[in-house]
Amino acid sequence: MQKGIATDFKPAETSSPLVRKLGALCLLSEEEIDFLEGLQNNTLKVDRGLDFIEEGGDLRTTFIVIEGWAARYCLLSDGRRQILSYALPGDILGLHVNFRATATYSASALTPLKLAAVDPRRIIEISQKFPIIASGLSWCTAREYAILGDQAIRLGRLSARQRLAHLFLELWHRLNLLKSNNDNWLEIPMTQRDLADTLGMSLVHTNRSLKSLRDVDLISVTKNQVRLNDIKALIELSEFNAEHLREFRV
Amino acid sequence: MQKGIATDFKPAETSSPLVRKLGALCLLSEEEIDFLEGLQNNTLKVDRGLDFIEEGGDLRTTFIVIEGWAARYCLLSDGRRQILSYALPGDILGLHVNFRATATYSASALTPLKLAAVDPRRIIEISQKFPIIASGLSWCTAREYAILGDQAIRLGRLSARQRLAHLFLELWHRLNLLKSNNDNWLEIPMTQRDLADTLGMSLVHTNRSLKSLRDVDLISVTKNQVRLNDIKALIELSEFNAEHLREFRV
DNA sequence: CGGCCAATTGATTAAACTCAATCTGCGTGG
DNA sequence: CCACGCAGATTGAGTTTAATCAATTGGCCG
Repeated sequence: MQKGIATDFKPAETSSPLVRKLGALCLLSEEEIDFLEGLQNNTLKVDRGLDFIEEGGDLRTTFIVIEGWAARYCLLSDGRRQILSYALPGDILGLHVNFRATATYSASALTPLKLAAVDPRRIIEISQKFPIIASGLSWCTAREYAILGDQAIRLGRLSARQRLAHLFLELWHRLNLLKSNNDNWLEIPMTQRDLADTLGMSLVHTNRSLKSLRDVDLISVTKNQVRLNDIKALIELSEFNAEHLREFRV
Repeated sequence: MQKGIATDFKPAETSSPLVRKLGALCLLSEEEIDFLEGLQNNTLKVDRGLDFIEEGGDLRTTFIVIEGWAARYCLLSDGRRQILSYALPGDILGLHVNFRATATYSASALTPLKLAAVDPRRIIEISQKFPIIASGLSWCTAREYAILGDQAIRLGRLSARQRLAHLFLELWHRLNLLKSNNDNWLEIPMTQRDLADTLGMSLVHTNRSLKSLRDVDLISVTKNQVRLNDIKALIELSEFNAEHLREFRV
């Protein structure tokens, strides 16, 4: 297979989210795309609300999210919950499972979920046979790490309103990597309870902080949708740094 | 070189911290040890207080900490600072620099620092030639990720006293992987200002929370040293989960 | 219609922040 | 040798933010 110009191999809209995500970062050959699609043949469904990874449990499978949203979280003994991050279509859970068989977090389905279960040995195969994909996965790892760092900044140093704005901006940017029509609407499946557990706040305070963002017209909220009315102002308010999510610099 | 039994290749006390850290997890051959030591030939010193990585700046070097402590942090526009994590001897900064040339955080020396500067291309070489080391580095990545997750739990869901206890336990466990005499003393170079910026609290509140831990005799504090007087009680208080830091399960 | 989950609002309490001093140990220049 | 300056630690007082407790409301589904 000859190497073509970029547009030749631009992943189609019908490609899997993982291929779209990696394809937005680097030029994938048809062979690479085929391999990535093949990785995701073994799919399973998870009902909304169900856990598919449990903290402390054995984890011997790598999961790729194909459809829906998942949340990585930890529970404390008194029932408090901290959501660490969200996994969106194209995100990978347990990429390093070869080297850490016990899960350090739980993961549950925020929506009905379609996952690909991947034998982690195939991840090792990637680094041997598909260096470009391996680079892409390394980038994913670095990106996940930066996202978790942003989560720490939110929790440690931002006010309640800033946390909400910052999180919405993160999710908006991440989703824009997957779909092309990026208007200012953000479809989020989380309840206010979920948002509270993500942002380290109480449910009541989350509700009030959302209201205060609505009151100054920075966001509009309808059933499971948030409209970011003024991206620039939200970025300024929350000190959001889109660089953390950006693609390869090369 | 013939393969020996485990003790044959147990890294000496004089080995580099990285070798000691990886050696505590898996059996390294002499060749692997030599390679890892060779990686760290190009060293540099950083004075206490100086930055050696700057957020937004170009990052084209991987750093291995040989001596001293560093802090990864981000600054907000109004001067607030969030320390994301600490890098201890044996820790690696910028492991994924091949795929992300712009730093998403700054790093500064908490103590006089001795670093090894590694050409990131040598990291790629590892995955081709030294699969065991590559596994070890993958484990490091997964561990750093779990550590950052713990940081998010501290910031999001723990009280001030819990945060302090939890952080001390983490650092104590991490240091114990490096040195064999693990008494209950913890040498930390951070000021209360640093602790506050790590734990998302004000300086004053950090001071008072430390005092309250001293008052109930859970810790003792002297100049740059913390004694964990009752590890079990501290673990219970702070809901610390040592599993997150544990070695390979294999 | 009843039940349930999520969202909203009010009132009170508790945790943590800010501002402002003071204190302490340490090194340095006179 | 001592006064001075400085960084880090400590304490007090008042304010703000966010948590908690307690209802109430709104939609949706069986």
